[in-house]
Amino acid sequence: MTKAPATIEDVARLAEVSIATVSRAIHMPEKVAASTRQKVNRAIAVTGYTVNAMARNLRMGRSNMILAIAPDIGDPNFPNILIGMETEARANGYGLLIGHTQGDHGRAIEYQKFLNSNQAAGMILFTGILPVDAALPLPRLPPSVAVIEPMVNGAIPFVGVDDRMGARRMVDLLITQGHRRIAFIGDSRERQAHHRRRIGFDEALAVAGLRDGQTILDTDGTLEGGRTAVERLFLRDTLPTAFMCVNDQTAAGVVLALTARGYDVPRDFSVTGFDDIPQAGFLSPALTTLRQPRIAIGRTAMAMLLGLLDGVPPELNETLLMPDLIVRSSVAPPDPDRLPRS
Amino acid sequence: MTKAPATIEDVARLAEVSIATVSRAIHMPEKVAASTRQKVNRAIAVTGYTVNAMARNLRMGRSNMILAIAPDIGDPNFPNILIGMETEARANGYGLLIGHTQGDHGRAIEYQKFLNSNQAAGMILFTGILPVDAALPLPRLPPSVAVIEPMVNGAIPFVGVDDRMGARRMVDLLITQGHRRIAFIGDSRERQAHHRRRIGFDEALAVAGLRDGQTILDTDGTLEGGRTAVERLFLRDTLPTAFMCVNDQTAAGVVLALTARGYDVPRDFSVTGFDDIPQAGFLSPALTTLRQPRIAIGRTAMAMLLGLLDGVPPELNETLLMPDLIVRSSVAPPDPDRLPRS
DNA sequence: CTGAAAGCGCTTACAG
DNA sequence: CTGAAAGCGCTTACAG
Repeated sequence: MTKAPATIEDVARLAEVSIATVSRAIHMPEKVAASTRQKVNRAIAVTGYTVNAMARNLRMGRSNMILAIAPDIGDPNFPNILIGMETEARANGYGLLIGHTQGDHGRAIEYQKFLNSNQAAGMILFTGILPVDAALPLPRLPPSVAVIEPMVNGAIPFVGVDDRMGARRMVDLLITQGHRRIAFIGDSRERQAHHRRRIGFDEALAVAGLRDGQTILDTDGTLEGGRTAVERLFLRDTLPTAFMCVNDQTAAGVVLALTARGYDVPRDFSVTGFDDIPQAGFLSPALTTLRQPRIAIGRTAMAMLLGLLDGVPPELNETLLMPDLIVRSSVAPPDPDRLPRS
Repeated sequence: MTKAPATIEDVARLAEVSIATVSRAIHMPEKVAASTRQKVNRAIAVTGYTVNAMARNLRMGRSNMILAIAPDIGDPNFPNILIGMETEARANGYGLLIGHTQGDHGRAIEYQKFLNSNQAAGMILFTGILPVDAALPLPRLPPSVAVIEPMVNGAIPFVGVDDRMGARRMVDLLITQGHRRIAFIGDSRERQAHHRRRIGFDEALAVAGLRDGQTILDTDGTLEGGRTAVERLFLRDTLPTAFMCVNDQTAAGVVLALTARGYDVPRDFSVTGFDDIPQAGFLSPALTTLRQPRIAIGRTAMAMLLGLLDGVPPELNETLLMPDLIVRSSVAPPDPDRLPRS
């Protein structure tokens, strides 16, 4: 059923020119006589010819595909970042392919080989870790940029959200509302980005002179994690009046657990998230959160990679985009009776 | 920075054999003397050689990558289906790449060219539509299988959930609970799968002799769509006692709209979904729904495609997997006063 | 068991 | 403006 696709040879024969001329007519039309160009175009039309990218890349030692390596395509931040990347890539004649690793390092290395074969010109890593096989003696890295998670094992340019400053803005909001005891749900040694949010949290409290007695809970960033964090917290005697969560999923879990215990958010507790995932506005109460500029992150990262491909070194090693504070109804001033007396 | 990768030539020189022998040592080791094999392996280790897949594919006229073309990677059904596919692909020495079209037909055609260049051996389509450029005279199709959405413009094997039977089981549940007026929210001419759910709905009601006076609302399958559907419905005089939604997102929207109007689910209205997306169990009330066997769908589809690649024709043109009925708390018997008197 | 050679489909100096 | 030829990195009959 699958008839062999037309080759440049077929086109040349039909147009009665050499294959060199066909190649030129396609890629440098101005170097070919108008009449010849016409003959070639006609031949291309009747044969349905498309260049064999495999052969072209082999010959040119370069491809026009970019590979994005993602550990979890279920991440709600992922789709829009990807769309930003695609937009930028397409505008420059590149295509985008996604490799899914499920957090498996070995799988990432497989994709690396794909790159090494010139099947893609560069890569964008969502993983926070370089897919380098320790067994390989020469880990020559193709042009790469990191997104969402900065690299832990190597220095490649990073584009992401300003987690630290975002967190500070959120704490400031909570303090302005009158909160004095704020729990941070979701520190993580696994995820750099989460840890940075935690740093911002600390800084903002330090500035406000509220450093003491704050609660920090480690959590994996899932809804379930937020839920169990609340359970752990309720074992203590002093409760916070606000929960600042490392992301929206965690916040959703916290709200759920609080509601299940009969509390009302935001009357009894304020809860905030980070990311502004699509569902954030639909939770009840609608979640106050920080919106990641996802499309911009995608575009910026891709633009940087494309620059790298052209030999343009990135200006910054770390490009941090500011998130927008989205105030919705999950935050309110605390009950005065529950504030510490000063 | 990027030193040229080692080639088969480098390995041959170092091992003091011909490139033919190196190739054999790698791909048909039993045809090479043990001592030679050792020399080659050592040379491979010191050079860090990996085959250039580009050259290999060009020469062999076949690649070991499969391309999945998806219109929307944000679809909550997507991740697990993909995981199923990857599992099956890897077990057979294939890798999986994802192409994202954002519903753009032109983009799908780009990916098709990728296939035509032997950069991938086959494709899996999530789009419900064949990426065929009408301008191309010879739409030679690479081995392909469709998933989630059956094809509208061509016949390729399809693997999906049994939407029709699933819907029937759901209606039966509702009827058993005592419901007599059930609204179907989410028929669609755009999405085959949704329309099939609607057909199942009709059939189940016909069997129960409840065909008359049922409400059908068209909707796009989004949360927002579910929401507005409820608003439209409340303009009518006769309300249903149960809402059977075409998917979980729609159901979430319906619940939200109902709650916003001061109703309680399931006391005042029962609501059901379809898919069992990850959040379904966390909604309040937890959603009664049909669970798509996502991993199995992915594995089955990939196995079929791999079979196609080996020249094994699929047994069935349509493989339908049964969804599991997941009963949670969004369904209850209706208020007797609101039942039609018979 | 091993090597020399052809060829996959292309691009691009090099001549003319 | 156009063509003949080399070569990208591989695999695989074909000889030996």
